[in-house]
Amino acid sequence: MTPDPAPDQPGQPELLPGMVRATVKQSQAKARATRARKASELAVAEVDPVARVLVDVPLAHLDRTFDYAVPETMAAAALPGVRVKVRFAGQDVDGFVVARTGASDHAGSLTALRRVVSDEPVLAPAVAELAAALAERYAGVRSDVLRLAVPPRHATTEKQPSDPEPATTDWDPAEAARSWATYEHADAYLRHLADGSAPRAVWGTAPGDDWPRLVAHAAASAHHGGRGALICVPDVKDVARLDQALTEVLGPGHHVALTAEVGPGPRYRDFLAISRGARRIVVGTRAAAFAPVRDLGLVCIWDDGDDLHAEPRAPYPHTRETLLLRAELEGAAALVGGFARSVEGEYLLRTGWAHELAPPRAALRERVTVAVTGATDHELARDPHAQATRLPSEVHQLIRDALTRGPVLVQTPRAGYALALACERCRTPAQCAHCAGPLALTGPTTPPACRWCGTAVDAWSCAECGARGLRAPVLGDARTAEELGRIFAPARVRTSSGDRVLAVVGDEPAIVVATPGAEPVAPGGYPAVVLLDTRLLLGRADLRSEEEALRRWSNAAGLVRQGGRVLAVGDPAHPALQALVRWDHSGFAAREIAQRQEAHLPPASRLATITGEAGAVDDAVTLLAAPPGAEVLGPVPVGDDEERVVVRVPRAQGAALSRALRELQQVRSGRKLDPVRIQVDPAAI
DNA sequence: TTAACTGGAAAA
DNA sequence: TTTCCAGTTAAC
Repeated sequence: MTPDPAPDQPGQPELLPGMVRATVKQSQAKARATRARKASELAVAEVDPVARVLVDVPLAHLDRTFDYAVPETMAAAALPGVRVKVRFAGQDVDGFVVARTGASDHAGSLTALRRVVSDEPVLAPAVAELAAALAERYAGVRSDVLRLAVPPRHATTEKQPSDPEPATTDWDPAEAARSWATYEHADAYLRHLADGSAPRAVWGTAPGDDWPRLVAHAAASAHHGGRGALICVPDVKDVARLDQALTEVLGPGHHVALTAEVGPGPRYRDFLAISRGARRIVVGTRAAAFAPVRDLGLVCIWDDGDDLHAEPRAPYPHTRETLLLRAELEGAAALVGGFARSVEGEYLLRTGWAHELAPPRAALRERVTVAVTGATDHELARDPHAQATRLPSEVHQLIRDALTRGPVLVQTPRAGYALALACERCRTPAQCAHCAGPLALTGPTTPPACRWCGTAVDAWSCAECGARGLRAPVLGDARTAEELGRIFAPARVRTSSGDRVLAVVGDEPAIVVATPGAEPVAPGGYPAVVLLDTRLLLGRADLRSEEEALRRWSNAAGLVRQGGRVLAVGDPAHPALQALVRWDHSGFAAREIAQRQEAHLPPASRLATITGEAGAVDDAVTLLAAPPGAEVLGPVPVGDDEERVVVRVPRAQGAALSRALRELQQVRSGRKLDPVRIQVDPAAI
């Protein structure tokens, strides 16, 4: 049907160019009207004619669903989870259908969906729910979370069917029980995984354990009970280990290993295999935490203290939070494993959210011996000339002896950490008297200042020993490999660090020098592990430096073979090294928690940062309806003409703070005020 | 992107 | 007071 010609416009200019312009405008308007009429005349779906759509816009105040009319032609395809194109404020934007309903509560008339991009339901309801919960928790928007969760479409790949999962596995429950035999309540835990319940455990892994195999058995138990499993590990090296372990335990074709940078096609293929239910066990790095595993029965995170688990893109979710939230939302079991223990992990036990899986003391003592050698910091302070040798004679003996039996791992810290200031005499990290933040040098001429609240330090004195001098810890030389090669010639020396990381070394004798995090695995385990320069790892400018140091030592120590020895060179009196020797990660984390409670630091408090242009940050703070008991620290200048404030509240107010920050973002985005970046629980400040 | 709305200025 | 226009706002 053609509409009647538009009637004369009143007050139209009589000039010719004007008329031409008007005619063009009229015909454009006519075309638009025709299109609109066609759209509105298209029959609307008979059942559930309304689609709730989550549009892909990054604005906080538009982070809700919008209703669209479903044309009859799209009625079958526009199901929850599919990608659609919709007209939104005059623009074509992408979106996901999250629900179909019979009626809308929108007062005006509904625009029709423009297009169903494909009928593949890529946004699982559980993931949509997860996105909402994470946006709430991290004061962000769902569209940001969904960008992390749903990979871009790859049409060619979508046309291929996914390979079906083999009907049977090679899994042997008896072998699973044997692998986990060291852990007291593991049999019950595995049984619950298989019977469909949701046991939660924080697992203190014994050194020398082949942890990927144990994790694979846990995943297999859930799989055996008809459920899926999702395992997140810090890096690709660990993904490869689990990939192999899962293949060994279950046989091929039951799992997917998601590795970063495989290209859009393979990435989408793996995603679809999971989303379609053709693979039910998933292992990967942090991006895998969003994998739409069907009937999720188990989430597992390995080494949750590793900062690779912190997502660097908005809203900056942490893999541990994402996975544990999923466990709650989807009724799945949880397994938080590692040689070390994060304070957050310990908190899960303290609050009763999870139970502990740990080897009995006696079993640990049988397995490995851990020792420390070196002068105490106290002795060094009294007599600075009594330089502790980097390689005391105990180390020489241990290496010489162990080289007769296999490879020796030598961990040596890497240069280039941001260094915090410490007491000149007793080396206690220097804290701000005002907020307990770390002190650091901000420039070559400026006095030391707090990295959190910006307070400059004029008259500092050490809380431990009263000394007034500050020092930046000095880095040792990086010639460890040559040095050891000379001493232990003709032993082979291999190095693994930086961009030349070895994944594995053979079981033949060799000295393997590695920086923290780059330690290769020896298939039979190392008969000896040596940790050098432990003082340097303790001097990082980080609130978590001790926890982090212990984690790095423990990950190296974990590679020891059963019956092997671990020797650290450092101050035997240092609590972190004492925890290593006693393999008491729970006790250390508990002590850290107590200290941080006193200083109002996480996890006893919840921190958030607001970063942006100075003016914007200032009025964001004014606008913020922070919960009672909130402290605002700063602002401190960061980077080029930006500043940052830290807001902290007692842990019980954490959810209230998140809510207030999210509302702040909604108000600011609604009023088009200058944006500020908000990070809840930032990985580092 | 764009229709609908706003407020201010010019015309009456 | 009415009309017009430019700039702003919400967004189904």
